[in-house]
Amino acid sequence: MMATTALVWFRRDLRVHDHPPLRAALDAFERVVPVFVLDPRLLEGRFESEYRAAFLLDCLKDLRKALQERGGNLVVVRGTPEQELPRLAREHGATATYFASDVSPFAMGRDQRVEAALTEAGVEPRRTPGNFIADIGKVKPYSVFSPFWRAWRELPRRDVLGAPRTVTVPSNLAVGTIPAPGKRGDQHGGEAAGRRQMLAFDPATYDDARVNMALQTSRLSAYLHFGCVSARELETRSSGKFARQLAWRDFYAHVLLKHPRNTRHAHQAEMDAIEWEGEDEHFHAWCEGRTGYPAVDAGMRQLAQTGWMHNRARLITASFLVKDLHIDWRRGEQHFMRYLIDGDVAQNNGNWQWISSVGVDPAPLYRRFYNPTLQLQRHDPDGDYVARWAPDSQTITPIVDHAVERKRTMEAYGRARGT
DNA sequence: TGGCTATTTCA
DNA sequence: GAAATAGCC
Repeated sequence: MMATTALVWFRRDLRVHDHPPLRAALDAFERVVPVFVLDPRLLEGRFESEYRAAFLLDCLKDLRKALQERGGNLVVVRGTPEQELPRLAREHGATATYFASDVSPFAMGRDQRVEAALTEAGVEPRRTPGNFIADIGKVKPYSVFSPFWRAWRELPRRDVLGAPRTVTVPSNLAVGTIPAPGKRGDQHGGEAAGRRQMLAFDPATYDDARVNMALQTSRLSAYLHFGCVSARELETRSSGKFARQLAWRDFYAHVLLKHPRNTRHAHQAEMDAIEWEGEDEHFHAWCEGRTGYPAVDAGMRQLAQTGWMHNRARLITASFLVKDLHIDWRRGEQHFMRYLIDGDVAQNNGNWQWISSVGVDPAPLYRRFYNPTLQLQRHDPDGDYVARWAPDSQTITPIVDHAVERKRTMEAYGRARGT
């Protein structure tokens, strides 16, 4: 009699430690087929990103190695999951497919189509948690962080699972090749690298790094995005402000799950009426880091050159684009998605809407003005950050005057609100 | 997870 | 006259 077999569909949970779908499949079936579907829509789509694609390919290579060390392997196929997964299931006689649920509209739509195709083929789809700390779909919709946080803290937590000792796969696996990565940012992908980063990180250093742009924060965001590090496992090693930041990650995933239209529209619907009067020339100057504001230029060049930007610089550059250059937050969001290795629709969109004063967790407009000059004094006191990334910025004539543009923004937002 | 400006405080 | 503070947007 043929051994029982299940597919384990990896998406952005590219690890073997604390992996609920893998563990559930191994517990219930004699053999598993770990698979990643390289979907051309992801690599060549609207959010095409060279750095992020390279990081992903690093992750796949490392995951294959980890599975091989346990007697298994990773099947990498090209195509759409709704076609490839039923085909693989038929090929190996698999009767179930396990995967960790996700929140973006793209992922939700894709997973629905995959579930329909699997069911049609007589394969049972089984969703598990895995990408977030708590079950963010279980609570009522929140649009303010603090009450969400209180409820979220009380939610049950799943146990942190160890990596399986052995992974038994069919003997005739056609595993496919992993393309060679193109241009990388300043981080290598993979669970091994992610776990090293996590184990070396001391949350006590986070508060200082957060307020000084010349320092680095945890540098775990990309590993969290691709699931090289489990957010749930990281929670058990966290404390203080860092632990609270992890809650923001669950919050923004929760918000997008409950409000999928936020990827295209302001959460505060009336804020879609803002007339963005900014100039294309200014947008390009912002992208390339030649605005004449050193804090902005340093951040934008760090992003373009490394695929990462310090959190404080993200606030400053984003505020500048929207509140000083009067350019639609969605254009900034898209630019960040193109370069950030940690680019994550839920996080990026949530943060752009926050800084633009159009999203959840509303704060008065005046609380979201960042003066790039003052911010620089405060958050790069020794000038190290600018010296490293944009030493020539001081010689560029500022393309706009912050004080003047601030007033224009107040007026534009006022008109949108009808006040 | 701001900042501007007027005002007060204190060396 | 610099530095802290209050009130406001």
